[in-house]
Amino acid sequence: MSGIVKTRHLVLGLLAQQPMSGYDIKRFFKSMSWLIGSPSFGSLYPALHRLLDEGLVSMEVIPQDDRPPRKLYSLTDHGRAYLTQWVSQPVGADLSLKSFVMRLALAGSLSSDGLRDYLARRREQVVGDRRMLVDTAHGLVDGTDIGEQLTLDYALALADAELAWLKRVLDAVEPGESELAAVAAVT
Amino acid sequence: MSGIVKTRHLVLGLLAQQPMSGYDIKRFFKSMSWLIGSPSFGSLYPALHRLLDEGLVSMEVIPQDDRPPRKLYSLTDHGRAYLTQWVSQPVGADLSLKSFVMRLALAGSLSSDGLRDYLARRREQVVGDRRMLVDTAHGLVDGTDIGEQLTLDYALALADAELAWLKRVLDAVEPGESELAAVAAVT
DNA sequence: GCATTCATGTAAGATGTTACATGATTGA
DNA sequence: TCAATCATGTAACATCTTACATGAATGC
Repeated sequence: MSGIVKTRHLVLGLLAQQPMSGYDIKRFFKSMSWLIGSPSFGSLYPALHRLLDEGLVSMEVIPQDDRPPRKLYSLTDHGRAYLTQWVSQPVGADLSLKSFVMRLALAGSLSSDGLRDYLARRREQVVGDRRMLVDTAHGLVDGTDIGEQLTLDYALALADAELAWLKRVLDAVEPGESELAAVAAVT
Repeated sequence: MSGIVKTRHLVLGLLAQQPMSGYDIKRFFKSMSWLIGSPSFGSLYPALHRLLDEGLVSMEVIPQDDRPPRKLYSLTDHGRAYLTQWVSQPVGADLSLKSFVMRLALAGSLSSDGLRDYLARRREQVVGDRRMLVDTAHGLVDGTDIGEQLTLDYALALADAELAWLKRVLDAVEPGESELAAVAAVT
């Protein structure tokens, strides 16, 4: 009832950055679909309707000449309060890649300490599970299934890449309250 | 109705390698939970019951002295046929990391060509979405949200790592019908 | 001419989580 | 003594997918 990220929270996080339509939100998810998958319209639109009912977002219809009218959703004050309160509360123990990324996208609503804790927790998780993977790999005999081998190998490769990334970002964030701008080596 | 991997298929894939209990299956998922998440017992046990009803698996109760008795599930001939038929049919267009890994674990039931196609398709997906990520990153102005920056950076890092892995494995698989054993550099 | 993009939505059905229950054993 | 591991399960509830519907514009 605390750490698990549902779609609604990420939707709120996106709207916290700028007003968007359901279609815009879907586009964002699509760009991330290979990583975390993308919810269908059949779950996205009802989710927005519910957020409207709960007063966490407001909606404005924008007519367009060529195209169908858009429904632009914005975060209300209530929604903003809800989001900051939610994002600042502790994260559950098990943190899958998907929930990690979804909450990472909400880092803007997080304190410097909060972000550092969050990344450190994810690192612990990956380090622990990486160890388990290596143990499993050592236990493998010759005749082991090719699928199992490939999966282990893939998981190890991604784990290493993620640990390298976490180290890089944590090093950039660690030095006191200094700028996070060092991360901006995105391009 | 074709490419999407549901839990049941991966369960069948695990049982294809060796008979397991529900608890064993959960243990496997747990070891992969940071990557693809893990289903709860509340969905795992009912799934096994349903597979039993459908005749795709058989069950044997193994009493134990210390611990509660285990229910060992094995793939039936019917189940094996179902699995090979399912795994050999074409993969849908959108392939998230989770569904990719789940199907990768089933590579043992796949032909050499099938595996190559599968990896190549995933590569296309990642290449395409990586390009989208770079485009998005270029469009970012200075004041962009830290969450968005971090997420993009993270996604790029993982995409690169995955592409490197795919290249390595595809190079090992490509040379005609030669051995896949080259992948066994797992340890 | 046909598929795709834009843009929204509903309803049925599948699937999932959460929270409970049981109960012995082992390690801190 | 308390928490965790082993090992199974059910019931209520939440959520998500699939498949449908609408309809105009743009690119091949």
